[in-house]
Amino acid sequence: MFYRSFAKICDPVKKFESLVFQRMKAQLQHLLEQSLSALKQQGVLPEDFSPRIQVDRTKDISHGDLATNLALMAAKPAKQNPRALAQALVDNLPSSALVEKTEIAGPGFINFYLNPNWLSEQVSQMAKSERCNVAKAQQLQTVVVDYSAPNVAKEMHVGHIRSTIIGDAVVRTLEFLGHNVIRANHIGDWGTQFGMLIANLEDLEQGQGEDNIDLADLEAFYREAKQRYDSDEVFAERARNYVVKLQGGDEYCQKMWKKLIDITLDHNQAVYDRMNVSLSKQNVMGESQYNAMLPGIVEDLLAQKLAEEDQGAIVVRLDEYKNKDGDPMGVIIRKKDGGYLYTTTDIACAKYRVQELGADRVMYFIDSRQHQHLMQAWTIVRKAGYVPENVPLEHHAFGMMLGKDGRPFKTRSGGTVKLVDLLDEAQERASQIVEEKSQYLEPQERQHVASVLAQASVKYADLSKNRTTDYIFDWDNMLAFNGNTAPYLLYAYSRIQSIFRKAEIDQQGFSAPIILEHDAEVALAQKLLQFSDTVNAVANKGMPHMMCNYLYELAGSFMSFYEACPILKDGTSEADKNSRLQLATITAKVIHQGLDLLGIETLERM
RNA sequence: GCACCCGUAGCUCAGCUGGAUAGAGCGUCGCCCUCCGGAGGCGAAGGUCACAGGUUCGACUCCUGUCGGGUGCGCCA
Repeated sequence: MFYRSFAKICDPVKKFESLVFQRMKAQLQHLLEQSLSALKQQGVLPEDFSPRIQVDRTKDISHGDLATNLALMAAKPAKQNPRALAQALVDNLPSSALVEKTEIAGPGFINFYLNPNWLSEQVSQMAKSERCNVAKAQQLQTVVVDYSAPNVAKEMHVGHIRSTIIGDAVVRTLEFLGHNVIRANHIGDWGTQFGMLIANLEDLEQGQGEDNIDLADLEAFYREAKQRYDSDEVFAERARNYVVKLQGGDEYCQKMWKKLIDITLDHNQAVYDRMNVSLSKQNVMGESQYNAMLPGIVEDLLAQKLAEEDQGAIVVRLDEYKNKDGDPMGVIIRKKDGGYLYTTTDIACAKYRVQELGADRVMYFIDSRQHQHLMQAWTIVRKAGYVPENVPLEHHAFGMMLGKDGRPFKTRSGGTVKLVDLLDEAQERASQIVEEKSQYLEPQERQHVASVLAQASVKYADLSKNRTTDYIFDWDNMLAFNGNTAPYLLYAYSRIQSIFRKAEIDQQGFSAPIILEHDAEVALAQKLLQFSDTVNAVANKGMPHMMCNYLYELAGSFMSFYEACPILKDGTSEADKNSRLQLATITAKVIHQGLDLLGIETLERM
């Protein structure tokens, strides 16, 4: 069945040329390790002392560029004063091109000052690198990412936006690092509501003719079916009948059901395309896909004595969760009428992803209300041995979308806000801004700018927040040109493009030695080198807001640099001009790459 | 009743694996226009990190309790 098309397991990821970039933290860690083992040989430290060596960026330049607390951690096992130990660590540190000098500060921190020559070399490499110095992951994994998950016969609404956008950004980031990513769109395509939907579709077809069905407004269709189900007993009876027949595999009902799915997927795809979300119909893995697995799972859980019968239903008792009497909570996996529940589906789903798709890691981008439910399902999954302990099942939760007034985000009449309406409004607001501020652009380009701006603003507003609780949706905030917003980043990017236009230099192929003299130049160079760490952090934690924060800081560093270090002004030496153009072009490249990983386009002019 | 999530500046949010003086933007108040796109930059004011204990050389971060908010909890998904 087409809609069940399992994601094909991709070809084994090609052996890539591993880009060997000296990462500053890793290199320092290595140096410290050597110093540590020297001290062990000298008997200063016990042999079995092997801490995780921590190297951090400092917050204040007076503390150097990087620092370690290693001496503080080692003080106790060494039975030594931390500062004295810090000195011993420094004395045994091999010399390196990376470090210009070290300092011992405070209670026993070791501060490292980076060699500016080393810095400029690294940044120069970045200019040549296709990947902005981001190496592919050393251990390539198959990662299943569950996101978006709208319902059949309903239109996508604001409740789906966060899962869709954040999930898509994480997917792009993982793929950039070389992982084999399987997008899983777990659409709600099963359940008792299909009886009334089929019945309603049937009536609609009889009225309009089978081929003339126009379900432009899925919401209205769903509401109508529900309303008839609640008020018309004859209709309700027919609906209940269809549920049974559908579950029994009745051909006619299956056909009608597929029709509903098909119509919905077309709606959804239009929204995904409009939002530049990388999902396609091939990524649909709906709930119904797991139906065939459910009987076997229940039997297996019974056989394993994890499940038992209780009042006709099959129940798994979990000591980890208590019910209101303080007894182990029973999770029903099969109703007394023989029907299955979504917990059973989610058990099957996790099992399938690991056993059939070969996942090394599974990430779920689902709202926080599902948390407890997922934990229960996964507890059972672990106990039954369907997913080994070394394969993480991760729930990346988020809260509800609230309006500026702190109340649930609704239409004026109190209805759910459809995603298309939200995008339309974004488009309108962005157009207004562009009409006002970009009059020098041709109308056609203005329209393009407005649509990129709209899409970017909506997506970025979501991506830049890390709340697991409810969050506030505010048009004015997300469309502002100040602060951590898409417009600010797009502006910074387009401004760099304009420097090159003005200088009449092609960025492609431009190359010049980098000179780091001014504080602002050094700060910008250091910020550029943090890109690789940021990409990895987003992938490891599934948190795209870390990329947003980074890009915002980068743009800020660039703006400060641009203010302090003239590029095309008279009085700037040729060498400085070229060096600064080089820094500008790398900055643009990183912003472009970073936004691309977030699923956001850039603008050459705005 | 039980469970999960959360509580950081007036507002919206950061704060990475426990590190040095808790950071941005908006708003408020200043400064910088013979300016490379002012859609910008620089600065000031604004904090009992909900509260109370504990662990630690060191806690916004970890543990316990209290208060406050959100959400969920046997036959819907």
